[in-house]
Amino acid sequence: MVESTTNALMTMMMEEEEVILMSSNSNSNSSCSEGSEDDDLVKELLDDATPLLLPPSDHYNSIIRPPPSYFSNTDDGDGDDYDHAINRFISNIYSGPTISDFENALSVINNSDNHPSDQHLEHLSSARVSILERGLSKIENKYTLKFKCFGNGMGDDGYKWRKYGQKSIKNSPNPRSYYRCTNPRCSAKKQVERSNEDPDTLIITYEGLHLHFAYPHFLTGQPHPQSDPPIKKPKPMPIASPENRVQEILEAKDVQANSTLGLIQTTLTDSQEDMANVNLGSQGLLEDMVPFMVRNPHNNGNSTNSLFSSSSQPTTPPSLWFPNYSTSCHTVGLNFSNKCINM
DNA sequence: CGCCTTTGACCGGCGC
DNA sequence: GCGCCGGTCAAAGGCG
Repeated sequence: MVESTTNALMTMMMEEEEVILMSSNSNSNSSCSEGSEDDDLVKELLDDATPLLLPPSDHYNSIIRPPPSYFSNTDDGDGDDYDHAINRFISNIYSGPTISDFENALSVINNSDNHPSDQHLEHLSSARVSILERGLSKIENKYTLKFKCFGNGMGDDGYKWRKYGQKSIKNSPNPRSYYRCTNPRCSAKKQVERSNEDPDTLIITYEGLHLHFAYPHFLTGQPHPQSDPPIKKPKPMPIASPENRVQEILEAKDVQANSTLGLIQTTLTDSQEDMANVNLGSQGLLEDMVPFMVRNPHNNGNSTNSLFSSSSQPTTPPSLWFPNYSTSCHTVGLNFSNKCINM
């Protein structure tokens, strides 16, 4: 059962990255034309099997107030309950703005009981248009974000990146910069360039996942000095700078994130040994967490350790903990700064 | 001194 | 095979 659950877990993680936001054959900015293929993509996006896309009410209830008996039946071999709990755990980990972005579409699924109808298709179309209007697209395994960013605003997304290359682009006066996540165990990359057509438009392409900000906080309730990723805290920013505005927005999102992690807390075990084992050599990557979570599905239900006490607030905006597309969604939804607007 | 950015070189894929 | 192009590498220099 554990193995199958592990597989399911990993499958879901892969599915998470397979969320299709736009046809790879479509122009990422302007193509909102209707088509059966696009509809299929949106349907896939809205598939209940995708961990992002639980019904909103269920999703938010579980974030805000996880049931006390959330894992109470997992020790007696009730595989369905356990799988369900794991699925919900993942769905909450991978919550993020996409839920609110897709609320309308989700309500369609609920109301239509998964039977396609004209109304259903109409809602699907409007949901897709909403997504595209936010400048978010996916091409192959890369998620591209376009947004207006006037002046010198660079759209810092909160992660620490190391620039490893820059190339001039043919027929474009603007070079493309290549960045890699500074965490050595993280494969996340991004490319940043300015639109050839509109110099005020910044195009950021995210590739790969980085999950290393959240998981160190799973394990001990306190940031682990040796397991923290080698990410520096953001430098103090000048008052009224665009970045300060971003920070204010992101801090506001902490409230939701702490609620989310309240649920995560309920999924943790009291096995200190396992925690220590996971911490050893771990930088909190998801790959480190999965075996840990699978081995410890039960919850003692009376844990008092807060994952994010006032002294253990993550130094990275919660909205940026999770996969790149979430980052994109948050970025799009929140605006980078006063100088940056959605497209 | 260590970290980071810059920038030209190098490599592999692809089309002709 | 050749050239183009995108992506990556790595040496050199800048900066705190």
